[in-house]
Amino acid sequence: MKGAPAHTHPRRTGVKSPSDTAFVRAAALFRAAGDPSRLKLLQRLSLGEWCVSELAAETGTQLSTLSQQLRLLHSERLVQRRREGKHVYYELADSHIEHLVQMVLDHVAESE
Amino acid sequence: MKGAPAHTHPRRTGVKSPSDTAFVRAAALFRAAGDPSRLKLLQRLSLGEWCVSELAAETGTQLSTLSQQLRLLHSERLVQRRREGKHVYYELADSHIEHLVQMVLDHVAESE
DNA sequence: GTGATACTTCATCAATCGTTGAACTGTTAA
DNA sequence: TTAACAGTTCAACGATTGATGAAGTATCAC
Repeated sequence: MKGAPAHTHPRRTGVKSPSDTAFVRAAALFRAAGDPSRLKLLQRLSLGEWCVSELAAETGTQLSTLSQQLRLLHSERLVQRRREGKHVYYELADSHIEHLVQMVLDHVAESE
Repeated sequence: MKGAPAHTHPRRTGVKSPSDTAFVRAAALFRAAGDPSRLKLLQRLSLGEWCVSELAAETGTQLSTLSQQLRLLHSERLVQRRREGKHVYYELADSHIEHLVQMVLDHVAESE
């Protein structure tokens, strides 16, 4: 029998783990936040609502690039979109996301 | 002046944002968790300590692959390593990581 | 020492990612 | 309608990633 270890270990039983799709979705959420530019965006959006051109001016990023970044964040439901006239305003989807971002930023700050 | 929007917006002042390296590190941490295989690994490690061949047997993953996955998780300080004889045991680095993983898995579970 | 077990590292390769300019859509003002 | 502004989508490109087999290291039993 190949691949199985020669020695034995205690089994961990009675543990209900999340579904396969749950892992895929959660990983996608993590990955969406897993880019410095997008993470900065998330942190900025935790300060309130911003429209795209405003973010472009603040970050020095091209509108096209920004739009792609926001698109990914939106598709993973990290941010919400709202149109008002010619402008589109973005903000974090909910407070869970805000906590998540803050938690990890704090974590890396304290382990410095 | 190119790149600046023609209209104006209220300024958000007096906000101290994290350093650039903080964003890079935090993003690296998110990215490390941002893969289904690695996320499953993290969730499994939240149940306790496992050695590599034990994880290989449980997940049906090659030792080499597993080792690379654990290497990345270790380099981002998500997991701890401990050698005991011929075996190397892995576990989550701290309870922050456990909360982080559980938080996101719960988040995607409730938005189903 | 030798051999066996338990990993890790290395090099490779296909697949995915992030940015970009160009083209396109939507909204408002003239 | 036309023009201008605000943002999105598309195609393409180099860069990064993830899995793999082969080779290497570490520990133990003999």
